[in-house]
Amino acid sequence: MTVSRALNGSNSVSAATREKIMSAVEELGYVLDLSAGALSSQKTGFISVLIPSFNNSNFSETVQGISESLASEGKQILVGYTGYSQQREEQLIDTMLQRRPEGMILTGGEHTARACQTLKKTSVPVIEIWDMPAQPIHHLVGFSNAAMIEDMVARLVFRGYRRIAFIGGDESGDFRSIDRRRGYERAIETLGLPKAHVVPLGAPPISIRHGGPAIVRLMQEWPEAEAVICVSDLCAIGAIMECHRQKWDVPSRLAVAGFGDFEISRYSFPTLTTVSVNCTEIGLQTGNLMLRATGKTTTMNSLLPQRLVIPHSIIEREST
Amino acid sequence: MTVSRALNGSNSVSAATREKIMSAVEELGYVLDLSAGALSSQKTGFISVLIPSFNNSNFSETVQGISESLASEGKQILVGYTGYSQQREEQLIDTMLQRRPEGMILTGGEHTARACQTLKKTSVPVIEIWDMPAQPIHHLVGFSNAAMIEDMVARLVFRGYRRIAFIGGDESGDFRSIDRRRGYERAIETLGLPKAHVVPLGAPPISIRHGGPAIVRLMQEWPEAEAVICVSDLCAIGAIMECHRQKWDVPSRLAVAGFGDFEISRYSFPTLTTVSVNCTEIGLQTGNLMLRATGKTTTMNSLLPQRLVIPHSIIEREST
DNA sequence: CTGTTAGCGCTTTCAC
DNA sequence: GTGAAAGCGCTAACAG
Repeated sequence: MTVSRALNGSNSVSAATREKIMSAVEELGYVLDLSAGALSSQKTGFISVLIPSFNNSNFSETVQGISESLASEGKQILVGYTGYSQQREEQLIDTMLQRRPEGMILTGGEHTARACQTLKKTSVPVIEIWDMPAQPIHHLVGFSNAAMIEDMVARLVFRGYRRIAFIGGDESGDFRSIDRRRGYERAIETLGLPKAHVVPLGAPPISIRHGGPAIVRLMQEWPEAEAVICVSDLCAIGAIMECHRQKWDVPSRLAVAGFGDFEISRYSFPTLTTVSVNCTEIGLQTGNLMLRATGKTTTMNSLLPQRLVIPHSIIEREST
Repeated sequence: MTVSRALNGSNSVSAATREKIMSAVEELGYVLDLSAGALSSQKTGFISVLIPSFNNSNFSETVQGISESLASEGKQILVGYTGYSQQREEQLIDTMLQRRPEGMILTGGEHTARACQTLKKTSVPVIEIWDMPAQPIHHLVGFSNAAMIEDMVARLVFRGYRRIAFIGGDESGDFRSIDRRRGYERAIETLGLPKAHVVPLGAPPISIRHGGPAIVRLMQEWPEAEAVICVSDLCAIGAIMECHRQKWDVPSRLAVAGFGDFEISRYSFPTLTTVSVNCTEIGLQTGNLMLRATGKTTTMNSLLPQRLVIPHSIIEREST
């Protein structure tokens, strides 16, 4: 028991004893077993994080942010990637729960019915991030994808563009894309613009390779387009590269805007106008909220459902 | 005991009993506790993975590969990022070991002396990936960064370039960069080229933003340069963007090559010549090796140190 | 095919 | 400031 106290930094161990313990630890190469500790104390120190994919700098930055803020209290992250599939998410939730995480962080607000049920039955706090579902399971840290695109349309209109198209947002799986597309359509209507024109993309993950073909198709279908908003920066960069190739000047022939403020958007030529979402910030905030949610609240009084909205901003650069 | 067997898929449970158990599980919302199981069976099902950063698609693809191949045996990954710091790596190793992972995967072959000691004392198999240290701790899955750059120089020479520069490789921390730079210098000498010219970059992570300034500096210092190899694709893309801006045609004024075959390199304009390293493959191979290393080998006969070399290839595109 | 016993390595709780 | 007792939830080993 004294060893346990010494190793866990409790101060009710005399300096002399602590010294003796530490030198024995050193000599024996003793390493504390947290699994056993978890079993006994009923605290695993794990927080589960589910993201659609590692290969998206937005999500990996978010994870890095979460990881950083949790590390301060010695919590470990258990990451899983769903591959944008709700089925896989459901399955992962079950697996994760077997590790007895103290909290669960999910990307997005759309889950299978069974997953929702499982999560509600569980006593661990759940935080959904990135989206803004109307009825979150518990806590929420995110932003409205629709509102952000609306802002972007408004900004383009303010700059004098009228014929504005949108690339992205198919009807399968990626609810973030669909939400963004809805924002676009709503804005076109609200602002009284002549016409909405959407070039849909296939299933996620959306990437650079999708941009080129999409912009070519747009120019065939609606040659009068003056500006286009892409569902993600990667797609926008692909589009711009194709414009170089086709010798369509950006922005004079066609203005291009993206979403996500990926690093490349600051260094591309032309630099890319985009919606900045500050992923590290979302991660840090989520981590901090999780610490509050899992902290020692008086048994009855668990943290009331929180709804944090992370501010976004439109960043105008050379491409518009 | 019968419940345990039923839930772990052992087949020595009658169909009737299993049925009864499953319906009780469903009704009670019972979830197996793997922590307790781990304590009892001395198998945690964890594999630790340490990478320098999540925000590098090479590393995240590798992790995804590892994760996939381990999932087939129900192993969970415990990821930590070192931020390119050996100190942090040492500390992370200690933390990870407290979770009793069945194996440990490290990125790179350079560690603090204490970390090496700790790892050698541990009985868990260690796999170092990405680099080719002369004296690996245990197993190795990687490629020689130096050899790959040598190949690239040779290819450029074969295409008729003679005055070839290199961007990257400072002396602090990122041993992969340094290794690549050495490969460059060796190749220049071996192939009898007129001169080696290196534009060093600062500490990692190296990214798109470093490319522009570096290429400008190169053109000031050595205007006769015909081609340049960048330490990473991101840096090369940054350089190409700056060339657009400066109206230096790529490749006729200056050919540019990268390293890593990031997705953007296939869709940039011009598309980028690069060294392809197949990160998913390295991940899958590493995962499989780990399964063999942790598998039930006859007690005495643990797996002999393996040294897997993942083949690389030079991919020539428009930029050279 | 099913069940009993013991114990994994720690922490909680209580006693001194 | 230190220690004894008990038990966290599971599985290994053995018995029937």
